[in-house]
Amino acid sequence: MVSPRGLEVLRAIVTDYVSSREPVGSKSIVDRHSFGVSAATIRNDMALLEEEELIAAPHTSSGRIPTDKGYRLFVDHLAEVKQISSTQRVAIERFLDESGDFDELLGRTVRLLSQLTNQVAIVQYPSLGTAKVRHVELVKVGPRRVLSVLITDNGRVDQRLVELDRELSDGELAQLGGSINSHVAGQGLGGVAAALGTLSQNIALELFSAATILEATLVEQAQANRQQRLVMAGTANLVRTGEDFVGSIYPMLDAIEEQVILLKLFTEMTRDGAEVAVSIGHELGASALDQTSLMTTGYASAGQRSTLGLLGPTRMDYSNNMAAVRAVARYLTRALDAG
Amino acid sequence: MVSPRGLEVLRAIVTDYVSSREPVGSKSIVDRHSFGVSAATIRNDMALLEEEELIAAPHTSSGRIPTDKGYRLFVDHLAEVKQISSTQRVAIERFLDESGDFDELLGRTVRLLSQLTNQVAIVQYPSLGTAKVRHVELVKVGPRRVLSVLITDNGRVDQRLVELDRELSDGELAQLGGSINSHVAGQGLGGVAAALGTLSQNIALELFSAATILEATLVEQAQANRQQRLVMAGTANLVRTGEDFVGSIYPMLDAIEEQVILLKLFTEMTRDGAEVAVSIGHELGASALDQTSLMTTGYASAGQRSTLGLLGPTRMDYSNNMAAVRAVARYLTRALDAG
DNA sequence: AATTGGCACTCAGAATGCGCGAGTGCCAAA
DNA sequence: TTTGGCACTCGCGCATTCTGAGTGCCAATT
Repeated sequence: MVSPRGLEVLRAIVTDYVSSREPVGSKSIVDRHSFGVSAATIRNDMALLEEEELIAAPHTSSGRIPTDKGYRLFVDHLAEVKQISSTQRVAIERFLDESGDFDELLGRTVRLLSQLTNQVAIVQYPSLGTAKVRHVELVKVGPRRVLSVLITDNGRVDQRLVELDRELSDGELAQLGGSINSHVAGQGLGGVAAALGTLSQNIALELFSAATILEATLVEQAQANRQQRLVMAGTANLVRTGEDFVGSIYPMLDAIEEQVILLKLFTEMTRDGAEVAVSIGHELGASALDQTSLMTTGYASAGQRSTLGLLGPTRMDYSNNMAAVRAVARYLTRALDAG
Repeated sequence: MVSPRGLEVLRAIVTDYVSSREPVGSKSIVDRHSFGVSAATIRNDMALLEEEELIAAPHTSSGRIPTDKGYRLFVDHLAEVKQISSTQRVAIERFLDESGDFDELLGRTVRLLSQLTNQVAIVQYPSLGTAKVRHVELVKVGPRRVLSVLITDNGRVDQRLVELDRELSDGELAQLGGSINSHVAGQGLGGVAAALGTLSQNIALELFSAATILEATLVEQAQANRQQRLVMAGTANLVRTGEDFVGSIYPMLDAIEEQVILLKLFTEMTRDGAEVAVSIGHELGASALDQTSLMTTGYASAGQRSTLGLLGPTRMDYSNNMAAVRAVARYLTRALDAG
């Protein structure tokens, strides 16, 4: 069993390794931390830790580095819960206070988080979820092209280009738009298909085919809530901070660019309450991301819960990053969600 | 003066260097290209080229590499105008044919371009420009919060959160929305401020303060057309392709992430007609991007002209990349612009 | 039983030295 | 103008050595 001092040694190893990027040995521990014991004693403790697979040696007779399991223990029991620094707080407030489009706000947020942490920051768009249709606007953008803009009552907007089979006059389009709105406004997104079912019967014959095409589009838009979207920033930070990943970092970069793995992980990660969830290294279950950790927490936008977080090397500053993630999520929620 | 054969030698140096990443010497030129002359002759030509500062030697007695000036000459006079390959064409068509939200389409486009070229791809959002207001929708997302969604007649959507000074009932909000729409619908974005000027006089007193706040927001939204937005993809490719940049690549990555430099360059670069514009190395005038080239061309979305392009090391495959940029811009225009 | 100093051993990484070969520049001859 | 010849340069890869931080183990001490 690992002694209390053993745990302190683990904490020292994690923090020192995170800041120095170099395997840490018994000597440097007694130097930098005031344990009241000798290096030999620390060595004994380290032998224990190694037996428990909490630390490992990159090569024989060199310092030790934490294993994923070691980081896990650190995060769960040893990391102190930090507050963000005042400079960080100022940065957050200044960033979010600027006015701008909703999309832009999320974009700014993700860049903010990546700058605060020097990691890859990720924000998931709120899903349309259980929202109701608020309004549908049909905008003519070409002879036979119409843009269908769907607005939900929690403020999400989905816009989509539709190609009709023939040109509609402005009057016809307005008429069609009116009919559609009267059918779908107030409907839940799931009910759009059904609500539109009766549309084609109540419509002038010459609008029939156009109505059919638009129907299909709207159903698609209403359904698109499932498919999630991510905004990312600071991919470059992974290159910077991860200067000493073993092996090539390209698989990592590819996996990130792909988004699909991240989406899966994002939705899988338990985010109970306001807590920050952390998955470390192989825990992610994605071989390309073996040497990274993912950290997520929830935020709310007009009642819809969504997720944001960051990705970085397993050797990251968990305490500070968790604080930053939590703070950004809170501020973002405050900016977006009904007080 | 540089002889015709000298120019052919330059072409050979550029293409060989681009593909091999290694300084190219007189010997390897006669090996790989069937000039009917000996290595010594090529050497004489190379001496000329070096005098003209079209090529340079990384260190004494090593092969030569093209200078920025050499690339410039190559791009202007020597690069063959390629067509994209059929596999690329298929990729483009498949990518763009999928349905999806407008934002998503741009996102897919930029990822497509980065995959086709292995460079950093950049797409500029179409500005709201000279559009007219089509519709304004006010969505209540919290007790005192309202989302103001502005739709233009060329299909751009700007959404923005507003904090009111008191809660409005659904009825009041609808009434206010109706008034606003009747005032601004059909107005050019520049005219929104003026059109709203008369609003406050025609409104119930208890809505006055809310109306004032919303007015300010709408004017801001209408004005936001100036401020441009970029979507990027494939930042990681810069790391990959630029494995041998001299010096650190971090300044480059920072400059890209900042966006501000890119925005400036994007708007500055002349994009006459359907041509692809190229700026090489120091021509960009941004020291952080000294070792990169930027390539842009225009595309159209519902009549609005905008720009897309890519950024990569000066040592890039200009012919293929120009072909890809041109092709993607065309397909995107076809997908977005009124036929 | 826990802690400590001593000691032999290991091994990665820096430093050094060496040889190879691609490439140049120049010159005299064709 | 082109060509072959030739001496010279110099970066790169490779092998070698050296050094020092760090380990593991043990016997002595508390």
